Amino acid sequence: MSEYIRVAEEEDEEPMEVPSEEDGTLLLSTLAAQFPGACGLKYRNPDTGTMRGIRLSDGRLYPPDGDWENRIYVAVFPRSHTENRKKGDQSEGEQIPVVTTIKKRTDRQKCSDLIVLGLPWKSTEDDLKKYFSQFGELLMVQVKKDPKTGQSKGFGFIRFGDYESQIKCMSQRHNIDGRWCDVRIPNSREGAQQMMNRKVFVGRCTEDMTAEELRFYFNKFGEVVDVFIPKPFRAFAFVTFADPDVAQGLCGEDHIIKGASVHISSAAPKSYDRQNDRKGSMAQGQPGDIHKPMVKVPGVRVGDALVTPM
DNA sequence: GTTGAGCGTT
Repeated sequence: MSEYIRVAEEEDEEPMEVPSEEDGTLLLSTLAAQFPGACGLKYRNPDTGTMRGIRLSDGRLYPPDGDWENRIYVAVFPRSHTENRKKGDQSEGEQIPVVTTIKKRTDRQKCSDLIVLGLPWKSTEDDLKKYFSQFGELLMVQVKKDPKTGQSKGFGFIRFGDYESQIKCMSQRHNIDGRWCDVRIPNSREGAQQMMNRKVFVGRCTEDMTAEELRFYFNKFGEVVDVFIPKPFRAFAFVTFADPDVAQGLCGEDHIIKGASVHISSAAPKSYDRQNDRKGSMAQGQPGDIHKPMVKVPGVRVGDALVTPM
């Protein structure tokens, strides 16, 4: 029968549900419609900890042992495809735009609270702690209860100390005291994350940069949906893209706009750790620095900066 | 003392 199968682009990413066919197989074309370039599917076998490939025949992907179960699958891409997604591939004459930069590891490897849905009414925080400890160190366990009666609401929250545990835990369903429970990323955080991921902080802006000019410049990398420049002038701006990957890819880079070197970083609120978007050397300017004069050469890298004329 | 998709008193 037809069902929805959860597939993620990479193991540590949010899955997307793709529909299977009536006979239970998943069409490669269906997969590729959501994951362009995908050539297969794999999943992590909880028993061995290794990735397991899914059988592909005549354009159809077959459920392992006849059942997709509730696993999260990972799309597989051809080698060349993944290589092109990596940065700095300039071996082939033409310049690959910086947009292809994939550098998601930084803020996606941080643990987040996870919601546990479908708990038995009788399950306590101790029960959860015992059960989920098998995946790794737990930093927090909560069962949400009615404050008056103390009765469980049937869901709770957990947090792991390390990201691998979180991934392992989220990649399967859980049977707790005879009930099937789901562990997911809470909606609240998902939404916040989505918004944050789409927005970048552009530091060292100069006063002569207009919102229109920034929009025009950044549109080269992907659809810009918003540009915010605080008034009065504060030497920074926020640029929001339609595609979070575009925003992520630009983070940590320096770009030359109207002759000035601006620094792009994640649009995290102040006091948020913003050191992991710095690349390699510390030889980068800070907001307030004098802008080093740079030669404008179309589409060429000067040091760590991409120099592009407007 | 009942329930079964959802989203967190601080």
